[in-house]
Amino acid sequence: MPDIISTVDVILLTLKDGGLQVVLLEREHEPYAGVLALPGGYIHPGEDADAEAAAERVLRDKTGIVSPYLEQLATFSGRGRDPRGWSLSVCYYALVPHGVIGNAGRTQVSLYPVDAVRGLPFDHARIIAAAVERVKNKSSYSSLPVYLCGETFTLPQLQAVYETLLGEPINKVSFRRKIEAFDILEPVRGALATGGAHRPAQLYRLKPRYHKQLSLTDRGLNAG
Amino acid sequence: MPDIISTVDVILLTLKDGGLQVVLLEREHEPYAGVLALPGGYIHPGEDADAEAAAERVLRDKTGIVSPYLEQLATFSGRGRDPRGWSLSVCYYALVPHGVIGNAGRTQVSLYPVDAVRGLPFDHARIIAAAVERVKNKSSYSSLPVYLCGETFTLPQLQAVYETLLGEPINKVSFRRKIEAFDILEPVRGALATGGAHRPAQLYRLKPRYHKQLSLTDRGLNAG
DNA sequence: ACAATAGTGTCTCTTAGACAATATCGA
DNA sequence: TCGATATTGTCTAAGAGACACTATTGT
Repeated sequence: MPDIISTVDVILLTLKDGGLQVVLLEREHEPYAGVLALPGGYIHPGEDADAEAAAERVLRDKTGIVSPYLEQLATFSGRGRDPRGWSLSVCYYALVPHGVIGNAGRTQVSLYPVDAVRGLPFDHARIIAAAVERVKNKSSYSSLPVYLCGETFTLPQLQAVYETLLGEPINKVSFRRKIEAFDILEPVRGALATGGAHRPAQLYRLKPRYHKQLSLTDRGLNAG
Repeated sequence: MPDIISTVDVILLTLKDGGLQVVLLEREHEPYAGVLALPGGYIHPGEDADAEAAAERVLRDKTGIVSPYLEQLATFSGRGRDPRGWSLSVCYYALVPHGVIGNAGRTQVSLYPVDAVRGLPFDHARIIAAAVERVKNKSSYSSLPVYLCGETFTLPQLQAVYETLLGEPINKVSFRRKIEAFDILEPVRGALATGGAHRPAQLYRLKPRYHKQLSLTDRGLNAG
């Protein structure tokens, strides 16, 4: 049996400048050395308990980030996707607030708008598209987008995040009802006064119990 | 780098005797030779274009079935799941009407209620649970269950399928409105007269265009 | 005619969305 | 006080579910 190249890739997404952006790194090794690509690497059976552990390791080693939300996206495989031969990549996506993304070690960690990535090697463009679709879809009926916000945030900020992801405005009253129904947020004493020449908004944070757990709704946040 | 055992497994589900049942086969080879397990096998890089092709091949060779609906479920991997070593299984689930399941070749194709499977090797119990959860969840907002029906079926039959999967009754009027909104069915001339000492029901079939494409709804078929 | 289930009309109640009133800040 | 945005109250409209009526078959 010819060998199968077994890897993991991580689609690390964040929200910046009004849109989803993805972390790409310059590849250190052939093939495509020096080309921007998703953070990825071989699975190390001796080191990784499973593929998810491999993804966590790759993400940590290459970007310095430990994401609270990391979920398996899908596995991409086949003969044509890697010039070295038949390959298989178990892909995971992660969501982080863009503030946590900095440069780690020797690798240059850079963000690129998901709609503007060009010239990616392998099938990384398709993988990113799948991740974006998953995130947008899941945002329509879950609390997933809270992971794109920082530790604390206001409801108008969170609503803006949802609206960016869904690509359409959401009714303010309905949005607040939905978030209230999720029952995953708790107010932080002390309002947000910063930039505004206006009434400050209440700051919220995730209830501790929900730090890694999504809340779902049957009906959708924006039935449009 | 130690080797990674790369396989595919198929969770072939059908509805029978009022519940979901899964196809299990007696394993031909070690480990666990003779034990009931999911149909699965090694990926053959020389033969399979990708993992999905491998799953189709495994399903066809071991059960004789070519399922119109085959979707990647997830990839299960790790050190402990296979006594031979670090293994990785890309899992696919398929839905078929139970009429198409017969014995193929030398292998005994048998159905087992998903809630009553015991003593499965590897992590197959967990894989089946994940597939069942996916199917039930997807049934709540999509037309997925039509693949559990035969070529033609009546709306009351389809509703019964949904009710079995969701585990709760559905309002008849709402159900018909939802199915109508999907716009994926067309009536077949000629009613279903068979057993009934009552008004026969109209037979429907999937519109050809939707033979492999699901229809989704925002609101859920049963908001319960 | 009767029993049984299919199919349809309609009313009600829930809830999403529109609208608008009030609250609270900086300038 | 004015401008701006946050937060809350309330009305309206769309849609889901309840109910019941009509339709069509076998016995």
